[in-house]
Amino acid sequence: MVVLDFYKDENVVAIAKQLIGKTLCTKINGQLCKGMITETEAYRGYDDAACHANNGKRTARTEPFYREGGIAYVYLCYGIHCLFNIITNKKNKADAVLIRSIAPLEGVEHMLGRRAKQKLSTNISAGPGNLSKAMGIDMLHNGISLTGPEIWLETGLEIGEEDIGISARIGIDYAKEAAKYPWRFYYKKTRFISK
DNA sequence: TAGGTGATCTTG
DNA sequence: AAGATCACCTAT
Repeated sequence: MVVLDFYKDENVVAIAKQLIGKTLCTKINGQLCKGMITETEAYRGYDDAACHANNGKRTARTEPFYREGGIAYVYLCYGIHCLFNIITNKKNKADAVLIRSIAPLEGVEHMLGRRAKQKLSTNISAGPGNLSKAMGIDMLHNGISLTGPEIWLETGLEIGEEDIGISARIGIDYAKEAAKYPWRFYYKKTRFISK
């Protein structure tokens, strides 16, 4: 079952939490892959120094933030990694959720191939760079709809409150105060989590 | 723990 | 307009 209209909610932090347990699906180059979302982070345009579109910042890179929720925001980090985010909220409200890890469900052979690995290990799809690579997501997918044929979400598992961990976000020390916000969520019962 | 890698944005 | 800055990963 496809999740629709989930992305236009105003509370990006709540969305990031609800995304834990949902199924992320891709069909890229004919290869169908599915994974359960196990780790997310919320980024809020309005008042979050860690968000690329913080404080109304508008550049070529941040354009997707100002579109209606429900599209992909993919960008290159450290010259190597394509990081996959879900744009949320209404048009002109610049929020996003970074998907940091998934647990593979289907199409593991394609993930292994893309990652050039022989056998399944926890880092096949843990960590935002690894996840994107495993699922076949790259810069070409920036801005595409998440209800379309290449990338979409399905309802997946209902995860109980007690099984969701909360922490500060990773790798954003430069954002000072905002670096402390408890906006990272993860599924406690999985090994597929970034380190 | 160090270094690779390149688009983005500029005393982070 | 060049160089600092990264929402990271892998391997020593």
